[in-house]
Amino acid sequence: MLPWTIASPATPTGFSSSPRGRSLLRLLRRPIATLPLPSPRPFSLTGNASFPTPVLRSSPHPSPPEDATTDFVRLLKASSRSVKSLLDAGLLHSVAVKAGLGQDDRVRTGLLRIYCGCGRVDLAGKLFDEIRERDVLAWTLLISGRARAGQYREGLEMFAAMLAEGPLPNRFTLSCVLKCCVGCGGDLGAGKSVHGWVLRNGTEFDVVLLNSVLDFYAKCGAFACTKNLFRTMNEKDAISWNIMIGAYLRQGDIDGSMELFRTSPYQDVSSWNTIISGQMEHGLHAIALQILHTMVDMGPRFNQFTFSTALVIASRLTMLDLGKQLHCQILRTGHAGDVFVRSSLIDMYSKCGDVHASSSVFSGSSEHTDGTVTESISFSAMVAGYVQNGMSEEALELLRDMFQEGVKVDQFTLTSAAAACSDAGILEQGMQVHCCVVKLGHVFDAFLSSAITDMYAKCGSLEDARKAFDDSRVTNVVLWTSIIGSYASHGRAAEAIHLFEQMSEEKIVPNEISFVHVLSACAHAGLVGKGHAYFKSMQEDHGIAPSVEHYTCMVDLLGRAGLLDRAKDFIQEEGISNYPVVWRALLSACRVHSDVEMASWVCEQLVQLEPCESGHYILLSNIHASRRKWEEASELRRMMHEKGVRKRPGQSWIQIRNKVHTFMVGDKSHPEAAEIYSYLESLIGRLKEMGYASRTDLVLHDVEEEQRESILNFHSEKLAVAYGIMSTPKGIPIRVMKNLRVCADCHEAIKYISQATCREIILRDAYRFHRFSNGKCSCGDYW
DNA sequence: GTAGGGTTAG
Repeated sequence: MLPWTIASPATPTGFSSSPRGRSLLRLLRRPIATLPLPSPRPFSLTGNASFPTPVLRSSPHPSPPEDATTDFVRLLKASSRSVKSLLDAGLLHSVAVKAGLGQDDRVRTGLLRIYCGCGRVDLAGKLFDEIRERDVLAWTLLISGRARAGQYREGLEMFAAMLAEGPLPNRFTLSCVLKCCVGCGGDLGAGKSVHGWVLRNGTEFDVVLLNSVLDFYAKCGAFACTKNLFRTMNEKDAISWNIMIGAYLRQGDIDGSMELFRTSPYQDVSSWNTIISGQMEHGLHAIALQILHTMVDMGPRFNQFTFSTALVIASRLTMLDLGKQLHCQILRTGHAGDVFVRSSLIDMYSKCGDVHASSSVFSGSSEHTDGTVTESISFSAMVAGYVQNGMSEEALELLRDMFQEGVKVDQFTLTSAAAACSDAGILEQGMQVHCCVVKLGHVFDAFLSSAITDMYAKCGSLEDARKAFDDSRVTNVVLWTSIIGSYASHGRAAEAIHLFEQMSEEKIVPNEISFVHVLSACAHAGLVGKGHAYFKSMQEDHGIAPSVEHYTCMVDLLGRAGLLDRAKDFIQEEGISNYPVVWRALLSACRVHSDVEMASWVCEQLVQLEPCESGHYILLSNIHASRRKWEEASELRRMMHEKGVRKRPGQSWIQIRNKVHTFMVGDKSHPEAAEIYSYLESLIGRLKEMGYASRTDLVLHDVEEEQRESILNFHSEKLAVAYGIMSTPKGIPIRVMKNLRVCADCHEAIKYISQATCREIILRDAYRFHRFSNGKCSCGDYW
């Protein structure tokens, strides 16, 4: 528990009140142009720079502005914070044109600022080209817009052009340029050029500017440069010290950072925050929590940064109690209006599994919102919270609200939305999300590309997943892992393995999840030797310790290949017999290889570990039933009944024209139930003529033959497939999702259905995809 | 200068 005794601040804070701060403010107010400025030398930049069209110089003394223009320019500046949609920006633009102000350079600059604020740097760039006399404001606004839009390289190119032919940059220009240097993956050369430029142009006394350079070096990991600059700075403020403390932390030199913290003349709340978030960056949550405690004991009051970070600690350590305490303090200290604090609260409650609390914080936040971009942060935290807690429907509903209310939908929200579509398996909405991604131009976002790739695969369209992967403009291990997993789950083991090899050739280092996929691919393809080799290489070459998921894949690998005894020995040798999931993998293998004895033994282990889990009772009961050992099967059912174990109801769903239709076994609640049942019966009649026989031996229940068959015939997946065929034109592929694993009889029947109706049928079950075409399934009847 | 919301897993 956190002792909430808040000590009075020991050191003066806020630089504006200190004498040093006042001199700083004076310096800040001093226009950069009054400093001695020698003529700038050419700015060296690596890479191909394409320069904008040359600036046309008009008369050196433009006529004084008219009142209407000045007023409109003022209006533009005032609205730049609140105008966040392209529609509003366009409206202002057309008002300007209609009023005959469209040709004025200052109006164009104002509109440029507005377009940048809406994230439409492309349109801002067009306006920039039209401006006749580009002043430092126009250049800086566009460079800043490019930096915010992630177009760092373009920002640097603009800066080079500005030095060559534009006005002299000011402090703000340079800090944007340094952001671009960091964004370009820490372009040290470009950053050093800026530093050189600052020194040559006599602005080295400007502590604010030098802090930007210092921060740049720290963020690029150029520790020696950071230390050097810090040492030579004539004037250092609290920010300089904090950047330096952060630099030590980034180096992993925690002792060094603490030493600096102790010697700093500015031990204010910011230094504490820097120290705490530095620990977080290294994943040292427990230590961060300790420092937080110390801060409560002896440090200054928490500010909004401290609360945000503290909430992240609570969510990483899943400490709901701590989170609630912080929430109380936030309300008491009046920080509830801060958008970051609120989104951290939403996130903390979601990650601790209390979505109810998240959504009440979210609903309460409407009173603080002002319709600006900050609003979208709370929205996107809430959308993510729903997705993390498996509530995809609510997540997508909230996304719809965002569009309706005109809240900015950014790449974060879209990533969560794509994940929601993946979970729900709804291709049409997924495609709509993808359209938004393309329209809003988020093609450089690796998170989003991975989520879209995964979405297509999980919605059954491997082709679109591949296309999204190929079209992605950025790449990383997660994107590769998504596509490898897509092929693996669609039964295309050879391609999955090939992609894994290709990834290594591209020098992308696989992570633990990549290995899960490639091992699972080996298991499904029956490649025992290869699987073993990957398992060994993972540990020896990549230093990844196997997790339960990896062990499960290995048991699956051996079990599926029929090496049941080896699989059993593996479980015992590796000391993983406490994990139910590995036994479940072995039980599945027993079913595939019809080894009743081993299955009974495995089931005993499982029942001990998980007495209330229905899955293994059902699996074993099916094995007995398939052998017509009705007594054993009924004994199992009695055990299930005794222990109050219930089977999770099987559900299948299909999306037709933007509506999801859900079915359960023998379910007649659908409005077209009568038509569906009669169509399915006639279809099964046709299948029987083709040679299909109901696998009545696979039914769980020991009932009369005819009754058993009718239960099988109306399993949820068959109903959904039948409805899909009835309600879509010929030749259109059918995509059905099921919450449990597909039943063996349905699997057999759907193979025949794909042949009888000349349809491709894609069925997603709880673990993988089955792609039926011409009487065959992509899983090779091996799942 | 520092904070927040996002992707891959039998």
